[in-house]
Amino acid sequence: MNAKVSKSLQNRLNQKLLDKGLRPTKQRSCVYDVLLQKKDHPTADEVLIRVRKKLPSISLATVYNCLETLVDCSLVKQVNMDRSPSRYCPNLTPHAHFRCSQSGRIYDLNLREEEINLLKEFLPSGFNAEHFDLTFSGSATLS
Amino acid sequence: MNAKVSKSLQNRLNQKLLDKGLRPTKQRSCVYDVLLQKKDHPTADEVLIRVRKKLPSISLATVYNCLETLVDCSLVKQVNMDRSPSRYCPNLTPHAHFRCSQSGRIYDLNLREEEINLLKEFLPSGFNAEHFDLTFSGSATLS
DNA sequence: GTTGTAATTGGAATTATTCTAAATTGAGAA
DNA sequence: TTCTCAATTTAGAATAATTCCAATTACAAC
Ligand SMILES: [Mn+2]
Ligand SMILES: [Mn+2]
Ligand SMILES: [Zn+2]
Ligand SMILES: [Zn+2]
Repeated sequence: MNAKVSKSLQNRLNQKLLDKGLRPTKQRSCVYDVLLQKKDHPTADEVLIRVRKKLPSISLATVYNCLETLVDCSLVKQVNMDRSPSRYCPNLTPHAHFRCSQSGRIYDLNLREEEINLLKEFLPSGFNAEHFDLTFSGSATLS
Repeated sequence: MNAKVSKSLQNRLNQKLLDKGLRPTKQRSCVYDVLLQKKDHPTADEVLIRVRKKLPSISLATVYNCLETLVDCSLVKQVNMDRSPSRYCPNLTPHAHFRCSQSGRIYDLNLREEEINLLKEFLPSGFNAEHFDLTFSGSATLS
């Protein structure tokens, strides 16, 4: 993520916050930036550690608040796998996740519209899906 | 679930327990029976309430223990959605889930082998999936 | 500068689940 | 039949992620 892209996404954040009557704060900006810098689906604890390099006195409660705000603004997705701590992902395109059991790493699997339509065909009539959640787990070699 | 089917599945439970050197207890049998009687994906709390009709003095810890044992024996699947309490499902065939946002009800969507193969085609080379988790949410009319 | 509201903060509370240590159970040995 | 003893159950404490709360801080508008 280079500075230019990051900058324009920060502008998007400020716009969304404005739309909702929320204030653009350095905490919110920094949390968002951390998610954009390294898209490895960090947990709140991991976000805290990274943000503190810029804002040493930020609290965990604020990190949770900021993450919730970013999710409410539809800038970040909350990713839950089994019962492990929530992770956060700034990839807004429809995608599935793959978790490598060996390394614990989580990969985005971007889905084409064609594939999403296939998924929706799994639904019998009478079922209208607004969201879906698709997670694979296994072993990833290379990448 | 009629008595005959339930009986044969109980035999399956006893066999699996035996295979693992575990004891068939009335608590395990009753927890399993509760899951077979009403396949509505109850939480541990809900299982506790139902089991207590037969075994009034069973504890929540035991319900958790029994559920874990059943999962370890591959007789029950643990179903996690977002960050809500785990639910338990005795449907062993590969299936997805649909959660109705209105009612909170959870439906099994059984998948044909053909559909599962489609899912696996979502994976780029280098990714080998052992498991997948597919959950839809939206509104279900009828059913 | 004062005011007013939103945001941040540290710590307490909540909640699902797991852990611990003591009591109970029950299948097999004596 | 009684004894033995490991597995199981149990109540309650502990844990861990997250949310809540009340007090402080920040800062834009007046
Ligand atoms: Mn976390
Ligand atoms: Mn529960
Ligand atoms: Zn992602
Ligand atoms: Zn199910």
